[in-house]
Amino acid sequence: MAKADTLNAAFSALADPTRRAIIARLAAGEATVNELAEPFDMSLPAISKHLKVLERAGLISRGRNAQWRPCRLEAGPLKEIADWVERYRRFWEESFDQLDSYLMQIQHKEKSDDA
Amino acid sequence: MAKADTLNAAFSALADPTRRAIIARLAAGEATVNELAEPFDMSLPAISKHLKVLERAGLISRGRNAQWRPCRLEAGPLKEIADWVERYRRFWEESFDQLDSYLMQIQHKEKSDDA
DNA sequence: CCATTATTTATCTTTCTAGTTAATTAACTA
DNA sequence: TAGTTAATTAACTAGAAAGATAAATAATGG
Repeated sequence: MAKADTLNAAFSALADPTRRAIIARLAAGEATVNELAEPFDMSLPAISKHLKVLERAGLISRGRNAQWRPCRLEAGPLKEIADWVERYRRFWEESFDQLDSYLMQIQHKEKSDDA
Repeated sequence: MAKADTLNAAFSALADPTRRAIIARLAAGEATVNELAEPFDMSLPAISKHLKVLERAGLISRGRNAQWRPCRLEAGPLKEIADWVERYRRFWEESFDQLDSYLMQIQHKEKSDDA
């Protein structure tokens, strides 16, 4: 199943705090490898490996601009994760009020999907 | 930071499709180890290990009923993940209308922390 | 007490991961 | 062309993860 592979790779990539920090940085805009490496007390090859993991998970893409390889965030797998985790929303919204408003929200969404 | 540890463990636990399937099963209600193991072509100790990983990540808890140890879903870490990924919603909702309503939505929300 | 059922722990193997330093490739610049 | 900057690849190590089988623990029922 292709979606399972996407989730495997995405969850696995995001299990590392360095990689989550890189994602957070890229949310502010493109960045080069050196720029991304700057905040970390870690060698450049280590960062390069982290970027490769993120790229294989589809979470980033890389361009080419002279000798720089700017990285940019790709959110497809993030949406997969959001969709996956959304199924369990009712388990953390245990208050009946909140569950109620959640159910109303769903009904509203279904209506707007029809439209 | 405690929240980062929670995310590390939760993302890591969910990177495995067997463990995600166990979570999905537990969404339908409590289950024993043997019940959880049944769909998998895998030894019981292997399942027991997966459950330990999920438990250490706070994704399940275990009771005791005679010789059975019923597992139940605990959604706290799932909420952490949902909150984390939600920050990136604008990257997969590229429509300007949706982005606009997203921005209006977050104006009502709190300040956030780090990655 | 003994047997049965449910589950875990111990031990071992194989594979994967994250990091290191050193060497290499790629593109610009003087 | 030589030198500099950006980034990757190669080779290695230490530790974690996922699986197996066999043995141990826990609780129940005759």
